[in-house]
Amino acid sequence: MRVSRLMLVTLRDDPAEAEISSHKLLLRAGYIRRVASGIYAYLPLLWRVLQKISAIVREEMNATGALETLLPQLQPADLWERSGRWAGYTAGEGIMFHLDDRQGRQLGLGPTHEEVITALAADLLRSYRQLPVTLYQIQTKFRDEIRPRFGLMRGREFIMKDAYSFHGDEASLQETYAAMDGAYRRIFRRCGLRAVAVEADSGAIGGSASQEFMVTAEAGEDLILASPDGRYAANQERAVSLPPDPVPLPAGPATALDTPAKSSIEALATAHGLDPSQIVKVLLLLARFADGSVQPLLVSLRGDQQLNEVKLSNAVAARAPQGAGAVLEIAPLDAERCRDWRLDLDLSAIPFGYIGPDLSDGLLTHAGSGLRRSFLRLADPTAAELPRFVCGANAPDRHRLGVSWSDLGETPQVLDLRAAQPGDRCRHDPSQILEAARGIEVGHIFQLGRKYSDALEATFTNDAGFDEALWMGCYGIGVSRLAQAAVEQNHDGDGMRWPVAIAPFEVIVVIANVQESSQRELAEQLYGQLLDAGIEVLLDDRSERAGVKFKDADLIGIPWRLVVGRGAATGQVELVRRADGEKADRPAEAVVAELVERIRQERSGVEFGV
RNA sequence: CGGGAUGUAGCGCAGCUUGGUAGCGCACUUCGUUCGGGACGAAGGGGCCGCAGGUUCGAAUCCUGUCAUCCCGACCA
Repeated sequence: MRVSRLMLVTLRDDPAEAEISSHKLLLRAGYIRRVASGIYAYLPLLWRVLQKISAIVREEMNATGALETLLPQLQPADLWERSGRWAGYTAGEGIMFHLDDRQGRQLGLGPTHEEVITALAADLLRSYRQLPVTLYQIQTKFRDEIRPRFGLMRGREFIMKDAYSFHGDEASLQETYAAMDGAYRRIFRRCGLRAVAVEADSGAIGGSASQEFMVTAEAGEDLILASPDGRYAANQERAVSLPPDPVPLPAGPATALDTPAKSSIEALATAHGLDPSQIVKVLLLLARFADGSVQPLLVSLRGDQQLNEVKLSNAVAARAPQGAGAVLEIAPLDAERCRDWRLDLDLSAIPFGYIGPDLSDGLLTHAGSGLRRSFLRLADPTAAELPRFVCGANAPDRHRLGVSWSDLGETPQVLDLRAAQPGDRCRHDPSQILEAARGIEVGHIFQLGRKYSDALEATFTNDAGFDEALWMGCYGIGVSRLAQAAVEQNHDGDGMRWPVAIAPFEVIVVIANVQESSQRELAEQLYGQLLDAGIEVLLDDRSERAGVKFKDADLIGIPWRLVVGRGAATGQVELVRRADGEKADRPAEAVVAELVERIRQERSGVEFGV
C-alpha cells in the first residue's frame, strides 16, 4: 500500500477530548474518529489491526473445537423476560439499547448473547451425545454505558468475541473452561501482549468460577493484587489475604468509656491509646433492591480494615428476600439518602460514630414503607474473631472497652467482607506479600452453571433417558478494547509501537527524497520484493520532507522502517526497529531476506508468561 | 443520575471581564526556495462563535433555556 493512497490524516496536537495516551494516539495517528460519545469509526489502519486480532482469536478458538457462528443483534424482549433480565437491563441504569418495532413489539440491541444462544441450545441440543459443544462469534455489541470513556476502552458500541459452551455435567464444563483458559493465554501471547490471569468477581452475569485476563498498564481501570511468586493474582474486588495480627487488648472487665467527640476510629485510638485493630467499627448502610425495597445493613469490621463493597453486595444479594430482585445500590445511611429514597427515618435517634454491632432494630419501627424493619447484621472474620474489643455503646459520646461477642447477644453472620490491600500476606504462603498493579480487562471467562438454562428451559436427555438442564460457560474477549490496550502497553513519546503480530503493516519503506530518482527506483524495487515475499508493507511515496515521514512512521507505529535515502546510489539502506529505535545500514540486496526472516519469527508473538 | 469543566475553521487555542460585526498556530490550495527528524517566504480558501429565545441601535461577548462533549463516582469486554 502506498501512503499517498492511504487517506492518512495525522494530527500534530493532542485532541482535547482524549485523556490517556492510547486514546490520544489512536486519534492523532488516524486510527479512529469519534462519531458520538462512545461511538467510533474504525479507520482503515485500525480495521487491519482488528482483523489481525480477530484472525488470531479465530484460530485459537477453532483449535479448541469451538464453532464460529453469527447471532442477531436485534433481540426480542420476551427472550430477556424469560431470563428475568429485561427489566434490569432496560429500566433505570440498565445498559441495553431498546426500541419498539412498527408492530409495537419490544426489541433490544444485544449487549451480550446468553439469552439468544441458550434459546438456540434449547432448540438444537437434545441429547447428551451432542455434548459438549462451544459456539462463538466476533461481533459488534451495544451497551448504553453509564459513562463511556477512554475511546475504545469503554465504548457504547464495540467489537467482542463471545463464546458459549454447553455440557452434560459440571466436569465437562470445567474441562472446556480450562481449555478456554489455555486458548486465552495463547491469544494474548500471540498478540504480543503482557497479560495476567486473575481471579474475578462474576458480577451481573452470574455463575461460579470466573477469571479475568488483564493487560497490565498504568492507565488500567482495575486494580490487581498478585503475589511475587506468580501463584496468586486476583482483581481487588475479589482478592483475599491474611490480615495483620491484631494487637491484643489487655485483660480486664468490660467497662464503659467516655469518648466525647471521638467518632472516628483514628480519633478514638489516639485519644485512648488504642490500636485500631482493637476496635470493631460498625457501618450503617442501606441496600436498595430492584423492587424498590431497602434493606438496612449493619456491617462489623475490625477498625484497621476496609470494606470491600463488591463482597458486601454479593453477600446482600445472596441473602435477599424472594422477589426483591438485584441489588441496585449500597450506600451509607444519611439524610440525603433518606430524602432521595423517601425513607421516613428519625436520624437523630441514631448515634452516628458510636454505633455498636448490637444496635437495636427498634430504631426502624417507625420507618417508611419500602424499608425493612430489621438490620441484616454481617461481620468480617477480622472483627468476629476478636475475643475482646472496643466498640460503640449505641449512645452519643460513649464506647465500650473489653467487650466480647457473647456480651452483645446474637453474633452477626460471619463472612469475608474486607478489602485485601497491597502489603498484606498471602493465604497460600504468608511469606509472600501482595503487590498491586493496574490492568485493563481484555478477557473474562465464566462457569455459568445452569442459571440461564434453568430460566430458559434448555434441557437435554441424559444417558439414563431423563431430561436435565444444560451446564453452561461463557467466554468473552474485548477485541476493540484489546487493540487499544496494546497501544496503551506499547507506546513512547513518539507514538505507537505495535507488536508485529497485530501491526496494521509490518514494514514501512520510506523514500527520504522523492525527487531523487535513484531513491525512488530502489524503494520501488524493495517494496515489490517485500510484497512478493508476503510481507505487509507500506511505501511512503509522499512528496513530504524526510522528517515528516519519519514522524508519521513513528506515530503510526509500524514495527520496521526501511529508509531509502542518501545511500541509495551505492545500494545502502537503513533498517530501523520501532520498538527500541535500533538502526543499522544494510546493503539493499540483503535487507529483504533479513526482514523476511525476522518478521516471520515475530509474527508468532512475544514469549511472555501469562 | 450526582459533582466539576468546556463548546469560536479539520486539529489545538486566544478574544468574552469592559458589547461595535472574528483572530493566532498547525493542517489545506498555488508559486518559489529548501530537502535525513513535523522547513522558509509570498499569495489564497475555509467560520449562521453548539442551538433557541431574550436585553440592546448593535451580542462570540450580557441574561434565560437547551443540546453536546470531556473529567471524578456506580457499570463492564
